[in-house]
Amino acid sequence: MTAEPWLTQLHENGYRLTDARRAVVEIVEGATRALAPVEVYDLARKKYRALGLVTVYRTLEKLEELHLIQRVHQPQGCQAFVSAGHGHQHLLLCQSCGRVEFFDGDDLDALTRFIAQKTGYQINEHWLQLFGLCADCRQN
Amino acid sequence: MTAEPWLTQLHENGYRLTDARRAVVEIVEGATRALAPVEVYDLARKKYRALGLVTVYRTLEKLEELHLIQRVHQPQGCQAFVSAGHGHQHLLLCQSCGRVEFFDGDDLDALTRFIAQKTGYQINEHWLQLFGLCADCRQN
DNA sequence: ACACTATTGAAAATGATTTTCAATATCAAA
DNA sequence: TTTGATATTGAAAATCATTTTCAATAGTGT
Repeated sequence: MTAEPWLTQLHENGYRLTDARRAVVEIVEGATRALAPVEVYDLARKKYRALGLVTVYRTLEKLEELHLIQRVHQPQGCQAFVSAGHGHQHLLLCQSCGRVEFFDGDDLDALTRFIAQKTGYQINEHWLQLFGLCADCRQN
Repeated sequence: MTAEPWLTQLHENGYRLTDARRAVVEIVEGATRALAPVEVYDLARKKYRALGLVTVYRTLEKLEELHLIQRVHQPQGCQAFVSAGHGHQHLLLCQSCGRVEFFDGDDLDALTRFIAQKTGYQINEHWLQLFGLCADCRQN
């Protein structure tokens, strides 16, 4: 849960470690909800004032390419990113505060086999996302 | 599978029936794959030359509001729309030609109960989407 | 046929993202 | 260390998708 591994990953893939990248990584890695580029910009600039929005975009692009983060699709928009889950995982999003949780253990084999047979498709992949209210937000 | 019911719906909801709307409805209603606004514009202009792109946006907005169409989220982007499924349905998308099929019969109750208990969330909704190759595209 | 007003397309405005570019900072090699 | 090749930077401009504004026009009920 620290930024180090991400920085190492970047470095190992031939990217230089800069203050701008460190600031972006720290914010995104530590977030409990999906953040849009501007949000990352606003938060990261508290750590590194000179940061430019363009660099945020460029850094997010690289983190996504290295599968360290993933884009989150929501009814309100699809610009936000969260740190990626490990292995086969899906997202559970709080509709009130935006908090993100990962889960696995979905077994869609029977369903996909059935749909494949019915439609003639060869099914390669699936997206599953749950929406609800987190424990905290249920109180209010 | 004709445009009439959609036009009726529009009319019943107090919207006027215009040539522009008819052209957009005919294209979207008859499509077998999700179309982005510009694609609708290009196709619909073959039926109604004077159509403006702005009107396409405005008409799609109304169709979505009436639940006649729905936005489709894909790895390449989230701008496209398809005619909406009836009741509780999910999408199956061909990764090659973009063809869209609907399916139902997913039973996620056990999963959502399990996740709800594990995370403390109250789960309200889910998004499920399958990706693969349609029968035609499998040949190639 | 009329009158009210919703709808239209064009142009301008907005918002998100990408490209361009000259200045600067990183890092491997000396 | 210092150095030098070059990856990275932020700002400004460009691009792309979408929305707003507005005056002209077309649909609808009477």
